[in-house]
Amino acid sequence: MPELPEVEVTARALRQAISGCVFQGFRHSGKRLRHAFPRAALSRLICMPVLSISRRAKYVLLEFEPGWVAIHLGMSGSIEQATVASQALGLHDHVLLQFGSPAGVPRALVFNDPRRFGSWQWIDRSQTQTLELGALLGDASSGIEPFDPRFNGQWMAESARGRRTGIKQWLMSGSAVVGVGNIYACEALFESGIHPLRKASAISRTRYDRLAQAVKRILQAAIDSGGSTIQNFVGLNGEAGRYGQMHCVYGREGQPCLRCSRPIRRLVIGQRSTFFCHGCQR
DNA sequence: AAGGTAACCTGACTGC
DNA sequence: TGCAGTCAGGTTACCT
Repeated sequence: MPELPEVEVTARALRQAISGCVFQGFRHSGKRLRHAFPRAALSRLICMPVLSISRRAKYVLLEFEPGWVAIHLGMSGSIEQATVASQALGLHDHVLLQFGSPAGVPRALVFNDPRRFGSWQWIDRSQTQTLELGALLGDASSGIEPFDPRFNGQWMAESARGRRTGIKQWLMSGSAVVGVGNIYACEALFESGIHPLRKASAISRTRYDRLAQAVKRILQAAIDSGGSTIQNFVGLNGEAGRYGQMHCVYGREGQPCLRCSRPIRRLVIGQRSTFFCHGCQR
C-alpha cells in the first residue's frame, strides 16, 4: 500500500496527534512482523516524551532520547487513532501504543497490518554515530530524499553511471533516491516519456532532468491529496487518500493513453506489474 | 559486485 | 455457493 506519500501523510498526522506526549505503554499481538518486535527497547521508553516524529524513506520515525522507533507499513500497514486505549486488539492489529498528553488526555495508536510485511525496529542513538540513519534501515533506504535539494537530473545521471539495470527497477531500488514505489515509478516514467525497460546508464542528462522533476511533482501532488492508494490506505482518522483518481497509467491496462490514445500496456518487471504507453515512452 | 529470483503473508477478486 | 488461481502499495536473503 504505502509508498512515500502515504508514509509522509501518516507521519504528519502522528505529529498532530502525539507531539509532546509521554509514552505510557504498549501491547503487541505476539505475531511476527518482518523483524522481531523490539519489546525490550520499547519497555525502556515508558515514561519518556516523544521528541519528534519524522519520515526517512518509507519509515516513520518516533524519536526518543535513547533513539528511534522505526515503523515500516509494508504493503498493507496503517496507523490509526484508537478510541479506547484498553480495547482488545482487533483482527490484524499488531501494536497498540498508549500516550499521555500534556493536557492530560490519553491518546492511543493502533498499527494494523493484514499481510505482516510491515516492521518495527529500534535504532539506538549510538548506532548513528557510525552510520547514517538511512543506511541503518537497509539498502532500499540508502539513497537521498526526493525533496533533498541535491536530488536532480545531474544526481540521477551520475548515480546511474554503469548501471545496466532497467530504469524502473533501478528507480525503485532506492539506491539513488528513496520512496519511489511501483505506482509512482510507473507514473513518473510516463510523465517523463521514458520506457520502463530502458537501461539506466543509457538515459541522457536532459531526460534525467525531466524524470527528477516528474518524481518530485508526482510525490508532492500525492502528499497534497492525502496519499494515493488503490484499495485501503487510510489516514489516522480513517479517511482514504484521493490520489488514485489521478493515475495516468497505473492500473489502466487496455485503456487509452491520456496523451496519444493508444492502449496502455502492462508488463511484469521484477515480479511487479508495470504500466506504460508504448507510443509515448521510449 | 551487480543483477535476478524467491520468499515473507493475508485478503480480494475472477472465472469456472 | 464453492473452490482454484491470480494479484496486490515492499524489502531482503540468497543465488549466479
